[in-house]
Amino acid sequence: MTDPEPTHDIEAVFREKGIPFTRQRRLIWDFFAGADRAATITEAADGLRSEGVGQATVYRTVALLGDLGLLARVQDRSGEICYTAPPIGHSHPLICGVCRRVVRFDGDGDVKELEARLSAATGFSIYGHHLEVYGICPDCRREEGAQA
Amino acid sequence: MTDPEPTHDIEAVFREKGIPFTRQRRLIWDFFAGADRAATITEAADGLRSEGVGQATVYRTVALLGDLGLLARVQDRSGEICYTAPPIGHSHPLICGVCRRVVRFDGDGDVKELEARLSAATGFSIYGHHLEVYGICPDCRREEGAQA
DNA sequence: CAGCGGTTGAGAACGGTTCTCACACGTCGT
DNA sequence: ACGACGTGTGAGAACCGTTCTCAACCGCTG
Repeated sequence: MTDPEPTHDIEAVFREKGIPFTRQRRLIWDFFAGADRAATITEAADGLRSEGVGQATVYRTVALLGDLGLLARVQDRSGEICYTAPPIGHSHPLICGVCRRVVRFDGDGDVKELEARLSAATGFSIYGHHLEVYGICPDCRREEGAQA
Repeated sequence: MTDPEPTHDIEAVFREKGIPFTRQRRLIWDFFAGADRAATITEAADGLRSEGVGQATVYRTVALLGDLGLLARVQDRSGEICYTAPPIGHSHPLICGVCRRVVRFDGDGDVKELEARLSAATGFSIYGHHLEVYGICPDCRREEGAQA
């Protein structure tokens, strides 16, 4: 069941839910999914303006994709809110705080166990978690070292 | 070194850094530290207006406390941004998505190991992580069950 | 007690996000 | 094929949370 190229299934996800997958939505999705690093809404809007995509649509679509679990919100070292397209399924981002490059990893094994413990200890019914790891990627570290 | 009542050390934290601990800052700190659930900036500003604390000061102080690591940003199930005062030291919040009650736990054992693996695998130098667990507390679950 | 740096409050300014509304598009029924 | 309808879209206005400005204030220090 683990799809090697889940990105292409987006259209199927929309179809299943009966949500139209329009030209604009495809463009916005491609923008985030095609980037190897997290991007802000403003960047997406700027980048897609020439394609005739309005910023209201970018906001709406990012919210929609977020609801569908297709876009994760992260932030860079300066605190700026960015979005990054995860592959379908559950994974966590390792983000370079400088260039916002995102590497995804599966840390659920570690977290699931923790959640079970927490649930038992507190009586909470746990419905989710949010795990991001921040670091500086090798490239940026080299640059920071150089200019320091 | 583990302080049983670290909350009272806030003043010391400020003093050490040479930052004045003013009346307003104390009120704002008490507001968050005294609550057993996460609160929004607006709530704090509303609650402290009668004490003569301006909203600009609330914003400034929340940012300051955040920088000092004394306030953590979380969000409830509706996505609203809230702040919660962690005890000094590293811990993670388990948040009730409905009433925003916060239970803190130490999940670092689980994460540290993961970070080491990630660092080795990717070459990133890891400087931090963000882990929150979301659930519904027993009280809210009872209520949701009742009205459903 | 005067001087001085840092903090504060009120209100203005700013900017990101959402809303409004007319129009375009695609779908479905006829 | 055609027309009505529901939905999505773009431009711009409106909104609202956040930040900035600036004069007044406070608590130090000498």
